[in-house]
Amino acid sequence: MRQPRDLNATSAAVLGLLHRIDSATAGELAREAEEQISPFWGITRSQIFRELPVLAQRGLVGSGRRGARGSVPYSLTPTGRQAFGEWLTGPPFPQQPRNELLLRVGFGRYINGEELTSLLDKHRAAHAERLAQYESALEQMRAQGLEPYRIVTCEYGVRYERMVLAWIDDLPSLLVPA
Amino acid sequence: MRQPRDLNATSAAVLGLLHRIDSATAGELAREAEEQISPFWGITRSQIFRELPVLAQRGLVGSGRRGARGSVPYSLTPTGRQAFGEWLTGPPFPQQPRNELLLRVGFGRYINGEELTSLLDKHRAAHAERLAQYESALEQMRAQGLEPYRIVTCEYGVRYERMVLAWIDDLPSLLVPA
DNA sequence: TGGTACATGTAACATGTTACATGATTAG
DNA sequence: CTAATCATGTAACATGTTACATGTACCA
Repeated sequence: MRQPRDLNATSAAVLGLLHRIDSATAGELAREAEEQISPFWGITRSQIFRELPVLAQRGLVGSGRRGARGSVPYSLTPTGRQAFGEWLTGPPFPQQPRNELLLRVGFGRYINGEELTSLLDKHRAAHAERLAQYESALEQMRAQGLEPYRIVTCEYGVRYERMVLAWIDDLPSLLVPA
Repeated sequence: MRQPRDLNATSAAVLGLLHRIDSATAGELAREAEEQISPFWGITRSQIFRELPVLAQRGLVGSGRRGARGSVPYSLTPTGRQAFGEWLTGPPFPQQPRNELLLRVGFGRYINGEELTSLLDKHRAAHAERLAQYESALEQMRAQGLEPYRIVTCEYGVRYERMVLAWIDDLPSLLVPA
């Protein structure tokens, strides 16, 4: 019997997904998560399967009776709704930075110019591809008149990828001390 | 006896830190990590303590005899140096995105305007503070003529924080559909 | 010399990832 | 009807975080 520690972001995300759905099974939530929040908060199916019973224990979600294929439907309780609201408006949680590109570039002194160029090219290509995805998604979302809160996260993605690309492109000149 | 699976970024970072030091204990490496790479790749002391024996098992580092306070010094082996080089020039590893600000904003429909404003204010303040830190660090590094690879990661930080601040500032207008 | 602060190292826990076992659905 | 495929759920593992036990140095 676990007690009302604070929510972590992953649990909160699950509650948030349940917000717009009356009742959903783990599998359905996993699909929702993939579609709606995977670009900025990755969650695996396994996490959702593990987390839901815990949230139920804490009274944040209620579980219904097993349905097709033994899947259990969960729904948000008033307590869960409140906990989600508190998380949403709560203080920013300082998260550990994890940027593999910077980690590598920071060790740039240990490779030669060609290797560095090749490294940057590969990362540049990955970022360029993601930028293209964000841009086309953004266009689609706007055309469909999707809700603005979804659109602005996509806009963030576009700006982020552009920033990274510009930084990569500027690196040669930034690396030669004036 | 564990076999030569690929390096993950955290192990690679440890090897990278050993690159410029002949031999170091876990504690010393932790201090180095904090100073050199914590802004873009957080590692805890505990991880380093746990990882070093594993790396030794795999032959990537060698361990010396226990010194003061029972601390063990480790040094990079030729194998370790090679593994690090391969990681450094290897393919970009797709990492799970984790952006709590976007996660919250994506759920923005569930809070009212005031709460959203307050939420954004708090995050804005945190980012503004980090921007200031990056800017002053950058100035210092340039003045000291620090190695360019360190400087450009700091430059990235400045650009990143500016991008986020601009996005936050643009949100009000982005959120009202034209 | 007592005790406070600090450093090393460990262990317990929380979270994230991968691989698998099982049963249902569907294509041929 | 049988095979392949797919979805649910579990379990093992990898990684990251927090709290603690122990010993050492420093200082009053």
